[in-house]
Amino acid sequence: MRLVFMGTPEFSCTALRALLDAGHEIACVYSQPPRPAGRGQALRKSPVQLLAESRGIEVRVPVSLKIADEQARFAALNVDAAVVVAYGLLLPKAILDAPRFGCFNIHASLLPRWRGAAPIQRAIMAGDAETGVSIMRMEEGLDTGPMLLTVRCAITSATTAASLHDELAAMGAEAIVAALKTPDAPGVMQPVDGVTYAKKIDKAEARIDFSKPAGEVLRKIHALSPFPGAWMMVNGARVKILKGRKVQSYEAAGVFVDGALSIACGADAIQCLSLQREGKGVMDAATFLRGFPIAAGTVVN
RNA sequence: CGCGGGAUGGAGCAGCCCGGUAGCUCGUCAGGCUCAUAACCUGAAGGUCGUCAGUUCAAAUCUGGCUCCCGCAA
Repeated sequence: MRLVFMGTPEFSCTALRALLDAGHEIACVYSQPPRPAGRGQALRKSPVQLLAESRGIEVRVPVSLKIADEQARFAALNVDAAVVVAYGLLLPKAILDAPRFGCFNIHASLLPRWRGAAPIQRAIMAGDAETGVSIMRMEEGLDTGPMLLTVRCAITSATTAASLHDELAAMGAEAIVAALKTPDAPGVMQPVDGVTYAKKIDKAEARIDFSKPAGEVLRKIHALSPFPGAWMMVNGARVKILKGRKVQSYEAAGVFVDGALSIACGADAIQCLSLQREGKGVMDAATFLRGFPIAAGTVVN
């Protein structure tokens, strides 16, 4: 089919690659415009834009799709369908109605749970036992369209946002290719029960509150790993915890109980397995301790 | 020019301010001990201290350029 692809982050790239591999014609790629980002505040193109350019595909980076001129340019592409994956712009009705078969979306949750911006992180943070991807036909509402396909996967005590992101990206890519084989399928309406919204991750919630029970602390650590990274202040340094596990403890919250990076929480404790000091790289616990020993009894500030 | 940290044997760090024999914790290899809950003992190999230039009798250490990595902020 002749398609338009709309996406921005790395998650979208997996789907774009799969569509190309499946032999679809990508008439044009839409992505968020380059913005000052990263060290030095240089303008950076989105991962999707970089990928598209490397494949010689036309890329458009409008600031908005609300203006008629932009909508006309979109319609002029005369495509069969649009695939939208974490694009980051609202699609007005004029855009949604333009492609012959409409616009399809990959969403990284089992809808209607976790509609919105950060479904991967919120599912882990909430302690969900399973999540997945949903392919839906887009409507004007936020992630409200009828579903064509859902694929499930388990969340374990070792699942991090990074691992789940990669897993769901691959599942979503496969699912969208499958769904496009029957582009005129109507899909099934989302249930009215069980709707939740995954609000954007706020940096302020990345600081670890050890007064919470170990299970909750651990879920937050894994949900924010590796970005933005749950962190604490210890011995004057900012330290991110990327991975951990729950261990038993009766010590006061915030105390290092054993010199092996186990930190007491409101109930029980978490043991750090992977962490990163400011200015340094990510290390496993034993390696980290070699260069930055933390004695038992030390308290998190 | 957004702010800041860093580049030292395979890994993680110290040393740098106050230039002058390269150190620690691990790993590796050899031997010993024998079951020690990150085993222990002895010994060994392994580094032109990121790169280029400058200052100096002498530079890991001081000065300037360059490359790469990372934290913050966006």
